[in-house]
Amino acid sequence: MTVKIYNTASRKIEEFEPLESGKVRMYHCGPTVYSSPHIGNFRSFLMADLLGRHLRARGHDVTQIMNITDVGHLTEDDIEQGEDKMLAAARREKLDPFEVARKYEEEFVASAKILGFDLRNYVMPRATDHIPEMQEIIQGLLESGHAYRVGDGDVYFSIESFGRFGELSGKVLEDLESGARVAVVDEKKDPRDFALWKTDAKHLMQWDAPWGRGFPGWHIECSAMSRKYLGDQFDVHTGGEDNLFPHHECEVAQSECFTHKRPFVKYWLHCRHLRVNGEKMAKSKGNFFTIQDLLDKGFKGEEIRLALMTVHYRKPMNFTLEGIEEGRAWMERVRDCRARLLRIREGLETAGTDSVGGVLAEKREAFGAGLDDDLNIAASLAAVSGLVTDLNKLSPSVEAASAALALFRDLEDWIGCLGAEPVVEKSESGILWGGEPTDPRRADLLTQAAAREAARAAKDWAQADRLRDEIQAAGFRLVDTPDGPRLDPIS
RNA sequence: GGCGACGUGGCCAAGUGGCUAAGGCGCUGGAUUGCAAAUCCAUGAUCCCGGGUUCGAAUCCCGGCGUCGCCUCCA
Repeated sequence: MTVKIYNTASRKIEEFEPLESGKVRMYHCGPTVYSSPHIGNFRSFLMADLLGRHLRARGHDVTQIMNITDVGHLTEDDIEQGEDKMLAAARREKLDPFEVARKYEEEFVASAKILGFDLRNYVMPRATDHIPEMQEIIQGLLESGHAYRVGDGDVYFSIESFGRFGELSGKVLEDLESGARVAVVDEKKDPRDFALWKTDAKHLMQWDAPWGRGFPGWHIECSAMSRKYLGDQFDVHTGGEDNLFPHHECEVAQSECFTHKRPFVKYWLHCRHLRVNGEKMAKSKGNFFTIQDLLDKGFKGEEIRLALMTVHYRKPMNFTLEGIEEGRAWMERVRDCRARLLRIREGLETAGTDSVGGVLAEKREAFGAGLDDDLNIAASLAAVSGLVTDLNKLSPSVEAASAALALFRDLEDWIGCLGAEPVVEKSESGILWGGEPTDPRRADLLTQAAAREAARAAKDWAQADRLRDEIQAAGFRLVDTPDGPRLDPIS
C-alpha cells in the first residue's frame, strides 16, 4: 500500500517517502491573477488536490501551499512591450494592478470552492506580501556570487554559476539557442541569465530594494514562499508542464544556490496541458472555458471536477462538452445506487438480507490501489463502477445499506467527484420525494405525481403518460415501484 | 533543429510479457413495466501499420505512418 508517483526529476515512477516520516510538505505553483482562471489551470490544481487528498487518506499529515502570483511576471517579451500581463490587465480594465489582482484572486477562490477544493487544506500566500523574503534570497545570491547587478538596479542570476542548470528539465544548455526567439538583453553577461530584480520607472508595482526600487523577477517568488512556509527542502512541487522549463529549473538554481542544500524538492510533478475540442487551448483561439462558462451551460461544479480529473494527469486530455456529459451520466448512476441504499436504510424501501462486507472491502481496496499507482484515477473510478453494479445486484439489509453508504462517503471525501449523498423523504401523500426538501417545485410536482397515480388507477394511460412527460420536462424522473411512485431528480 | 508523449471496440479510457484485453458513455436485444424510466443480463476489439526478440507481446526492440507537447508568457 505504498504510494507511487512519477517524479519528473528522475523520469521514473518512485515510491513516495516524505523527507520527514508522516509529514508531507507540498508546494503548488498557483494561479496568476490577471485574468479569469480557466479549466486548464484547474486541471493542474486538481492534480495537486487529488494528491493531497490521497496522501491524507494514506495517513500523512499534509501541508499544501498554493501561491497567488499577484505581481506581473517579467518576461523577455514583456520587456519589449513595456508592460507585463498584470499591467496590461490594469490598463484594460482601468484598475490599479493591486485591484486587478484581488479581483481575480477572489474569482479563483470562488471557482475553486465550486470545484470542491477544501481551501482549509491550503495556505495561499501572495507574492506581493513576500517581497522581503525574495529580497533576502536575492541579496544572498549577490553575496555568494551567483547573481550580479547591472545598471541602475537590475539583478540577474548567473546560470554559469550553477552547474546543474538544466538537470531537472533535461535541457542541455548548448541546445538553448540564445537569442533565437527572445530579444537579447545586452546588459546580461549571458543571454540565458534570468532576472531576479528589475527596475523600470514606468512600472506600477514597485518596492524599495537595496539595489534599486523595482519589482521581482518571475521565478523568485516561489523560491521565497516555499522556503518560508515549507523550509529549505520539501517533498513535492507541482505545476503545469509549461512550468518545468524555465520556471522550475530557475527555482532549483536560485534555491539550491542560496540554501546550499539539495535537493530543493524531492518529487516534481507536472501536469500535461489540456486540449479543447482537439486543439491546443489558447486565448487567441477563444477555445478556453472558465468555470463560469461551464456553470452557465448548466454543469455543476462536481461534474466539471470529474471531467477534469478522469484522464490521468500525465496523459494528453481532450476536453469536450460531451466528455462532461458522459461523466454526468456516470455520476447519476452512482447517485441512484446511493439513493436506493438510503431508502433501504431509512425504511422507505424493502430491505433484503444480503451482507455486503466482502464487496465493500474488495472495491475499497481496488479504489485505493488505483490511486497508489501514480494517481491512476481511472482504475479507481472503475472500482466505483464495479461497486455500484455489485450493490445493484444485491438486496442489502439495513445494516449493509448503511455500511455501503458510509463507504461512498469515504470515497467521496477521498477524491471529491462522486457527488453529494442524495436525499429522500416520504411526502404527505406517501410519494417518495428524492429532490431537495426546499425545492420550490416540490408541491406542484407531487400533486402532478398524485394525479398521475389516479389516472393510472383509472387506466387512463394517455393522461398518465402526459403527466409523467410533464414531470420529466421539469427535471424529475417518475419511477413506479411496488410501494408506490417516487420522484428522482435528473441531472 | 533538440528533448519527450501518445495511437486499445461508435466515443472516452484501464491494462506495459502469460487466466476469457478493466470500467464508463452510447447503440442493439432480452428480463421487468400498462407503456416507459431505473436496474440486471446479453451483444461488440485484426490492441495504428510492417518487421524482430520470446515457448508466449496490446505490453519489449527496430522501422514507418499519424496526433500532440515542451524548448518563448501560459496550469
